Amino acid sequence: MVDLTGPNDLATVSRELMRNLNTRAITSVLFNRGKTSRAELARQTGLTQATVSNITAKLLESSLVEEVGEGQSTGGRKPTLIDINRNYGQVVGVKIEKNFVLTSLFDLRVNLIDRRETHFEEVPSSGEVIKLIENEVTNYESEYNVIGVGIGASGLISDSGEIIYSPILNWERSKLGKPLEEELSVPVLIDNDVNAFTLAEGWFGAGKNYRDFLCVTVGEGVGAGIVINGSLYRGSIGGAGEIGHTTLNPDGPMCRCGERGCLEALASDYFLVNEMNKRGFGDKRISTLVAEAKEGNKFARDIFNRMGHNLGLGIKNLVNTLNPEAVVLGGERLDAAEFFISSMEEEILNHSFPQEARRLEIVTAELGKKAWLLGAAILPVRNFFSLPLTGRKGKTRTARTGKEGLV
Amino acid sequence: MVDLTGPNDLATVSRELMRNLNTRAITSVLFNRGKTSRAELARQTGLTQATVSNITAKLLESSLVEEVGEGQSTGGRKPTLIDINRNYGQVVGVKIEKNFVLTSLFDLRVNLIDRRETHFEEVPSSGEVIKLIENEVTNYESEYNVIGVGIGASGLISDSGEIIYSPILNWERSKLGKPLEEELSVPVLIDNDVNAFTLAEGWFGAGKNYRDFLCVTVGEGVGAGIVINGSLYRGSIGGAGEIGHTTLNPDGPMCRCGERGCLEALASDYFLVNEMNKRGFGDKRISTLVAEAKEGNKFARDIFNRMGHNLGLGIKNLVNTLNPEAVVLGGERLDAAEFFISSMEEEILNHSFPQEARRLEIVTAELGKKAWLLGAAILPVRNFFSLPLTGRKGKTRTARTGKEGLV
DNA sequence: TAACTTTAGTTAATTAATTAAGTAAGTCGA
DNA sequence: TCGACTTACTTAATTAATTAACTAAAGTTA
Repeated sequence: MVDLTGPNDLATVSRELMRNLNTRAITSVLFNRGKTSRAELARQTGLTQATVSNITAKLLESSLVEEVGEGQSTGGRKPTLIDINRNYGQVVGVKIEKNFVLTSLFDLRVNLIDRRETHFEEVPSSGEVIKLIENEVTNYESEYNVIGVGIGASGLISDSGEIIYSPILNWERSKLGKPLEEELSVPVLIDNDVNAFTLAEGWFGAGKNYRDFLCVTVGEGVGAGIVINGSLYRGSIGGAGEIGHTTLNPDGPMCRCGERGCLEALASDYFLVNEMNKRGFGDKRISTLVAEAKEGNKFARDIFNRMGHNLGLGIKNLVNTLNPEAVVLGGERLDAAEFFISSMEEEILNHSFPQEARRLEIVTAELGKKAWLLGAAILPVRNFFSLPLTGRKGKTRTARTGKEGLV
Repeated sequence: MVDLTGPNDLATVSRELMRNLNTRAITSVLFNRGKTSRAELARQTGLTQATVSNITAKLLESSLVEEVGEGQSTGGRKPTLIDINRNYGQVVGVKIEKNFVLTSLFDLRVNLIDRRETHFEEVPSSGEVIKLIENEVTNYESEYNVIGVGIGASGLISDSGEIIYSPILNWERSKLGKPLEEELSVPVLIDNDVNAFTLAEGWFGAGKNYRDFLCVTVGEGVGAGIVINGSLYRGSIGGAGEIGHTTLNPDGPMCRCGERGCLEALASDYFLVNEMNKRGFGDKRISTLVAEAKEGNKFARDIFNRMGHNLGLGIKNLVNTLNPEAVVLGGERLDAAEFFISSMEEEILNHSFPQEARRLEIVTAELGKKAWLLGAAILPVRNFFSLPLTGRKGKTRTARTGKEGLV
């Protein structure tokens, strides 16, 4: 329900928008449930059977959905089952990293079709990355009907797909979306990588049953994706969830950002490496620390334990501020979760309001590494299903231009 | 636009809902602008003139709006002006405090009509407060058409209007909404007092131009109201914005909650009193400290300065997490704002991401004390305007039961 | 096996949006 | 002062939702 919070809320609805929203509700249910009868669609969406018949007729005509046989009778006429035509079109998902770029192809149900990796000796310029993505997409287009591209990258990313600033990539004010969109003629959607990760866990993973949850990733840095009322919240300039440099302790250790006691200085790979230095570990690779902890090394265990404590303190602050239903913990360092999750949980649950904590669920991400690419691919899929039907053409696996998804 | 963030989003729209939403859009514009022509309403809402004529006809019939003369011609036919009939009904706003209860009557435009105060020797029970509100509302009903009651109180308040826990009032699991609603037969809406304050500033005060803003109140405690996409965010159990006990410094001073270094222990009246103790102030009233600061007392100024620094640190964490467009600073301690706002601002702006800070506006609340009651009164007004037209009867200033607003 | 019940899906009449074309009532320039 | 233009508002036809009544095709029971 739309919430008239301020008198500035002017959501008006036209016949056309009504039709689009109802069409989307139907494709949503099909997306979630797979094969479904018209009658069941009516029950699931709350629309009338007549309306469902009407809308599905149009969808069948466009070939975005298809009839896929009959279901079992439950005491009456057999239902005709309908499903999304997953081969109607494909999307490209991209993850940009410091030293490599992952490109991949997914179908409309977000199943992986193909995956490629390109390594770079040094951090590539945005121009190089644009060129690479262009080539990969054009390549896919010779065989598939690419209806959109989704890109995940670290840093602040504006609504219009401009990378405002990315400390890891060392890019500033780099336009990625517009040039790619102009060249490729399909929608190109860019978002922060942690947001993409959160989207993937929210659609298919540990977050799928929550309307309000936080997804905290721990690895080289610490980030958070914020889901409020089932929607990813991006903030006024896409900076929501940038919790890495929130202050946990003004007297704490120096962070690479120049401040003291940032969450990232207290709970990330940066923290782990610093601690390994302090404790005189010879080998400074994280994998070694994880291995040592697994073998029972007290110092290693203690480091993770303290990281969990710090992370818990940071998450506790988030929980008290946002009061989510759940916290999903993800990121590369989940490989050592067993060594820091209990001290983390203790800190969160003991030090947040008991009433809030009682309802708070703390779970680990379910999709692993692939969530990053999956989330990037979800961006154009989501975009596609929220477009009006006009402009979608019924050509399956044949189109070359990929322009069908554009309105 | 509705954002299809997850495939679970099933917002369907019926003819009826379409009509309700469009009606709301029109009453919204009237609410904001006052006297407006049908043509201007069409421009403002994006609806067609035909639709606006249609809807306003129904609204005029119900007497919720009225024709109020003609406007100036701008080169064509004179517009017939329409406005909300502010005397269609009235709402009661209530603020519950430790030692007193404020009750008030507002018209539909949320203009104050009447205000009363009832003092208690000691903290009243919820039963006593229910009785009091019941009497006041019944009293108003003899003269006015009360269409709803809004209540603001501190603590965690569930969606259903139950006070889950209120440390200041020492109430736990107290039902206020349901018994009152049954007795009075008008909608009774309860929310956290900081949320009500935020609503008031968002509708009429310093927040009215922002879609994403935080409203931080400083007084006996520290609280925050979170507005995201123009909607107040309450969290999964109404606990969003409870920032008073987020940890700023694990090695900081003890807080009354038993933890160390909470924001409340570092930036509230509690902090000020503790500091006055430390510095050996004889008189421990806050008003004295403010007076001393005004007279240039170095110690007093220093205390406020440090409070501003701490508060800034806490707000900086919020800003990095939520990336709002603006922070609205309010609460009782705004009377000493001049002594802590600069150190607060410095901390926020210097230590949040430069890009975010550049777009961040820090402003002070505009409505002062009256925002608490005003916000409480907005709750039923908002509720009333989001109801469908059915059930609203055209009797103005005559009804006795107040049931007209219910569907 | 015929009659009844249940479930699936379609058709007809009403409502409320749209666009498009109309009427109403003013200003303005020659 | 008369016609041309503007602006405000209404009316008519189309679209897409609703409800209600229908047909279709199964299962269930007497």
